[in-house]
Amino acid sequence: MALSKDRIVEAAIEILDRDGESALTFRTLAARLGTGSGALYWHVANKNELLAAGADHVIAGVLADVATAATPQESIRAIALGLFDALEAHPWVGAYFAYAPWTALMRIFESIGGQVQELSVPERLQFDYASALVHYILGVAGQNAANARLFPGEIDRTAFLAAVADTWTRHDAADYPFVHQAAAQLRDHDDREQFLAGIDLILAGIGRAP
Amino acid sequence: MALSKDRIVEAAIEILDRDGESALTFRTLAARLGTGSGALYWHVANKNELLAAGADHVIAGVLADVATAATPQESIRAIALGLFDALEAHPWVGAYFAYAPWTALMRIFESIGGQVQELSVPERLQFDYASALVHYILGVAGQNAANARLFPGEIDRTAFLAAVADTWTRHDAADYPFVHQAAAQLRDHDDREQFLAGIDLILAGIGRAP
DNA sequence: ACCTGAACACCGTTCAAGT
DNA sequence: ACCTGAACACCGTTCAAGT
Repeated sequence: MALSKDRIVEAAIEILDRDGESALTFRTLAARLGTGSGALYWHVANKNELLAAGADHVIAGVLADVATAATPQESIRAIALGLFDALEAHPWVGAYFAYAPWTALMRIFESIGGQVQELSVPERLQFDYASALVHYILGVAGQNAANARLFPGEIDRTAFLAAVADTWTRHDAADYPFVHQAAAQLRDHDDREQFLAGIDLILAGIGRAP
Repeated sequence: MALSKDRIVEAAIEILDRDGESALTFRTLAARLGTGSGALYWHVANKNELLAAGADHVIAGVLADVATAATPQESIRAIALGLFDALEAHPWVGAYFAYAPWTALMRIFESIGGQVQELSVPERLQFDYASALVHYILGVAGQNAANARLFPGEIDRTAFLAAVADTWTRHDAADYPFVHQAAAQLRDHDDREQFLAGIDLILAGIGRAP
């Protein structure tokens, strides 16, 4: 089968998802596609464009799948959760956002911002509100990406949280009282629920704003 | 002068700040310190530890400088602004957080969480609240890092925002109505104020929560 | 204990040469 | 127009050898 940008990007995503970011090189990618590494450059300008296309593909897919709900608030929760799940399944996308987000970032802004417009809030505040939601989502995504890198291949949620909590209690409790208190809750908290609690906090703030 | 981990980390920070992330290699760092690249490995395990120490140094410095204010809310704003300014001056730190945050992340959690404890909110919710604030801060930091990479060396704020706004309006307004509306505001908005508006939104949500 | 600097095993990217 | 694969200019990291 002939090479194409789409085929290359899809193969890259497979490698990134299965073996992690460090496994993606033009050599491994070319080998997987049964071609030479130079051939890829006919379809893709460079590695950054490859990652941008991969991230964009993932994000576009998620946002297309999210169904609009009864209220803007519910829709925002649905979009946020869809992104959370996708970025957890593809942690390299979360890390990518600190590099060169481009179109993927615009898609997220558009999706969230469109729902913010549906809330009855003044137009001049809509950008601030959407920005708060989007940056919060990306912050969580970045941390999930970091965690995925620190404990690669960790599947068992409980073991994973216990490992993170362990690193949080390795320091002196006198120096880090809050972190120690939080570590206890960390062990049996639900990432997804905590993420949603943050979204609700921002939505509550929006609802209350003058 | 003899080599030491501190001297190495400080020299690394200087290179990162002045010439960007791509300029930091063990060869350039060794040359700057007048030594061989292998010598650095006697003091630093690898590049990741070098970046971790650099990020930790920056974050610890900022948090130590932030004065506690009259109210926890004011203190949280001060910490957040301190981090915003520092991460804007050192964008590589913001990008680093999507990699292996370690102690720098704990410092931020402790600093923010300590103030959240001062708010009169139930203990079981404090972790969620601190998490929302920290992730929001890191999300903004990550985007600032990405922007710094996209428009390297850009000093003029107006030109910078105009450049970002241009990329936001390059797509069809029919496909991206919200992004187009936001681009107009983007041109003359204040990053720092918008960042603070997000913090206030979360604080308002916390104040309102049951 | 600490430093040197060459060597190793990689990268992303280019490019003459092929079809 | 598209692909090959060797070559180039780098990396991070290691390690025998020095002091």
